[in-house]
Order: sequence, then structure tokens, then C-alpha cells
Amino acid sequence: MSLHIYDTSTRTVREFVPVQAGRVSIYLCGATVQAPPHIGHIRSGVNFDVLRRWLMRSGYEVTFCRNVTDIDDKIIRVAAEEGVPWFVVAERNQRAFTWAYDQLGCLPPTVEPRATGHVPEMITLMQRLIDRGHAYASGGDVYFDVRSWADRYGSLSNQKLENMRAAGDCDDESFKRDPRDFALWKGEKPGEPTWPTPWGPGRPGWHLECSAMATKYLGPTFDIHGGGMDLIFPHHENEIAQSQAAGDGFARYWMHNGLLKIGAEKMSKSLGNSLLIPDLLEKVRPVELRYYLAAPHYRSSIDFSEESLLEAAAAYQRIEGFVTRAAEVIHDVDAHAPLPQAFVDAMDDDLGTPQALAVVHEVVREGNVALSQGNKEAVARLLAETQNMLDVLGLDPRSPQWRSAGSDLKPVVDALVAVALEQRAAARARKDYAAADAIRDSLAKAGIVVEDTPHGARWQLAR
RNA sequence: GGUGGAGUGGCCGAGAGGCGAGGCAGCGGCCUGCAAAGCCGUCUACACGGGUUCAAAUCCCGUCUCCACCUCCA
Repeated sequence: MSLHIYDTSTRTVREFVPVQAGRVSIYLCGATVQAPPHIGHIRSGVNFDVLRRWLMRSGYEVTFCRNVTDIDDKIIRVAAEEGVPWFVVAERNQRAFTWAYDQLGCLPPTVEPRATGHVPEMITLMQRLIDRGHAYASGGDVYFDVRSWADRYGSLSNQKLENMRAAGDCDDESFKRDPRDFALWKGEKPGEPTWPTPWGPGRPGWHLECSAMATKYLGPTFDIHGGGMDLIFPHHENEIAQSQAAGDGFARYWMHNGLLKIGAEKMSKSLGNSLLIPDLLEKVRPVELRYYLAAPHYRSSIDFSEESLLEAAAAYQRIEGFVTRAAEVIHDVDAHAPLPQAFVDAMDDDLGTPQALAVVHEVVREGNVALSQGNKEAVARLLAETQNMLDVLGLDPRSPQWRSAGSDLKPVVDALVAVALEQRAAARARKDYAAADAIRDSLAKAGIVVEDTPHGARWQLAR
């Protein structure tokens, strides 16, 4: 089986066939940088990072474009409230997003274009739409004419034009020919930043930037467009309308990740129930948070709870424990060892990470058995399989990404703990268990967990 | 009103006609000086009511509950 993915626009699972053999182009709707990211934003980043890693592992060369929309109503409003220029807010929040993506081990995008850097491309796109009779300038704004595209508008979200409500995305609706028309460009308003256009100064509306930037970096027709399910309508519907009405093929597959809920309600900036990344990283390590986000299927919603987050951390520690113990025995891991077929099948079936992780856990169990039997050959094979599977998911505990900071102190601590462990071993040898346990207890108080093995004691930091 | 999705064991979370995914927690055992880790075994399921079928968590009909989107959203 080759990769099959669920395509929102056809509502079916389709075989993935790229435009160009061996290459995949992906456009992911990133952030509107009006606030710092919450866990739901980062889930989207992690889900599509897994897609990207799986495509890379499958031999594709991947161009991954993740945009930043750095101008919109809320950014302007927040800036006004703070009494700072709009770009101060945008830059600050973009940095927060970048930090969070990095923390969670998302590979940096191939290109990360910003809306305000692509006004000329937007102007070109608007001109093309006007020339073809699908857009019009009115009252300083530029609108997309949905009735000129009535047959196809609504195809992604499976809705009919007559069932849609008015857009309400501008101050004076009277400039519109139809209330459902949406703004490509918003005319100048007092106190707002502007860029010059043939139709007067103004700023981008939401939607236009993604069409302009996707086409610029990926071409008029590209492979996969992704984002959260809440973007299906209107954002992605409008992107399709703009691009296809202008004559571009646009995305061939549409993928949407499920939303993060809290208490059965969607997490959203506007609902004020956001869980921010720094707060979560006080409870679990970044890699454990990534496991939590990657373990359920990407199209399922996740109902956040601290209990399930901690469970995920425990599950990850089980995997990590095997990798750590096995790596003490096996020093050369074959990064090109074949993946278990069940894992490949799970990933090829619309990124079935739950089943893929079940395979990981099964291999870990086998690995633990091999480890206790001292079967080095089997341990080497199972460790390689485990690490290669984890690498696809961005969860390999041995990758540089997850090596704990301050590791230059590790040899020092190791030597100090070794002294204590020698004394404990001596106490145990003379059956002075009180003394042995006292040493173990005092190490535990220092955050060091001691485990006895047939080959001596080993230690690690408590989590 | 329109569109889409969901309800699975104590908990998380897959699966989509037959063989009980996996994890967390619990219980029993092995191992251990005691632990820890690990291993083995084990308990508890498919919202409800009908139907189809040799066989239904899975298909069909109906019902209930919940969520998302229908121009702020990832």
C-alpha cells in the first residue's frame, strides 16, 4: 500500500499521487499572530510535522510552506490597546509561535512567508480576478464576487450559496454587490497601516495572502493544503475560490486536523480558554507533550485533561525507558533499518498514528524481553526499529532535539553518583541494607532514581 | 434551518461484519534483600431501541446526547 490520505474536498480517503514524482509541496495555514499560541495551534503544527516526516521517510523531497498572517483586525486592535505599532504585536507573537514549534520538535518550514511581505503578489492576484470578472473594487475595498463563481463556491465545505449567511467582514456592507461577497482588500481607515494599490491604499483582507503566497512558493498547482478544521469555512473555501477563479489549479488534497477541546468546548483565543505552552511545559516535558498531541489520530478532536496528559507522559516514558536501557548495550543503531510493516501500513493509512504507536509499544515489549534475556542481536534490531519509528513521529528520545539541556554536566554528576553507588554496593555486599537504603533515599531526595540490575545499579533523573 | 463529526471497558484511545489495537490505572504472579524497572497472567466495552446476517461495536431504520462550522478561529 502507498500513502492514502483523507481529502476534505472529496470527503474520501484517496491515494496520494504528487504532481511531480518524488516531490511533495505542502502549504500549512500557520498562525494569525494576534496572540501567543495555545496547545491547539501547536497540535496542528505537530500533526503536519508528522506528515512531513513520513513523506520524507517515504523518499519524497518535501517543500513545506507555513505562513504567518501578520496583519488583521485583532492585531491592529491589540496594538492600539497597547499603544504600539501593529508590527510590535505581530513580531512578538510570531516569536512565541516559533519558540513553541521549536520546543515541540517541529522541523522548521522550508519557507515561512509573511502576509505583509507579499502585497505585490496580492495586487497581481486581485488584478487577475478583476480582469476575469470575479472581483470588483468598491468604496476603497476590493471584493470577491461569489455569484460569479456560484457553481463552485462552497465545494470544499459542501454548502450551497443560498444557505450561507452574509459575510459581515467590513464596516459598510453597502459597498458589496452581494452580502456574501468577501473582502480581498480593505480600504484605508484612520490609524490603520496601509499599502498602496491601484485601487487606493489599504491592507489585506484575510484569505488573500494564502492564495498569493501558496502560489508564489509552491506553484499554481500544488499537492497538499492543510490547517485546522475550523478553517474549512470560510478561509479555505475562499482561498479555493480566489485561486481557481483566477485560473490556478491550487491544492490537490485538503487535510484538516481536529480541534482541541477543553471541557467539551473548543479551545479558542476568543473563548478565553486557551492553554498556553509554557504552562503545560511545567507539567510535562516537551517530548511528552508532543506524544500527547501525536498519539490520537490527527482528525479526532482531543478533549484536554491534565490526567490524560500525564498518562501520555507515562506511556512515553515506557518507550523511552527501553530506548535508554537498550542504548547502554547497543552503541551503533542502524538508522536505515527497515520499519515494521505494520507500522508502515498504519502510517500509509491516513497517518494512523494510534496504530503506529501500538506497533511501537509491541516492539518495545519484545525489546524488553530481549534485553532481559541478554539477546544482543535482537536488542540491536528492536532498538533500531523503535528509534526509526520514533524518528518518523519526531519522538526519538536520543535525537539531539530531546537531549536534556546542561548535558555537559552529565559526566560530573555521573562521577559523583558513581561514588555513592559504590558505597551502596559495598553496603549491600555486606548485607547492611539500612545503609544501602539510606544512600538510595538521599539520592532520591536529590532527584536521582536508582534501579538495581543484574549488572549493577543504574541511575537517572526523576521526572 | 444547512453542512460535517462524535458517543467504546475505571481512564485515555484505535478499529469499522468473524479473530477483544495499544497505553494508563487495578488485581495475581515471576524477578528483587526491599524497591524500581521489566516480564507473564487477569478483570471491566462498544449511547439506546428495532432490523439484516450463520455472525453486528462495525451494515440498515429509528431515538437520545454532545461537539464543530455556516465570515474572529489552528
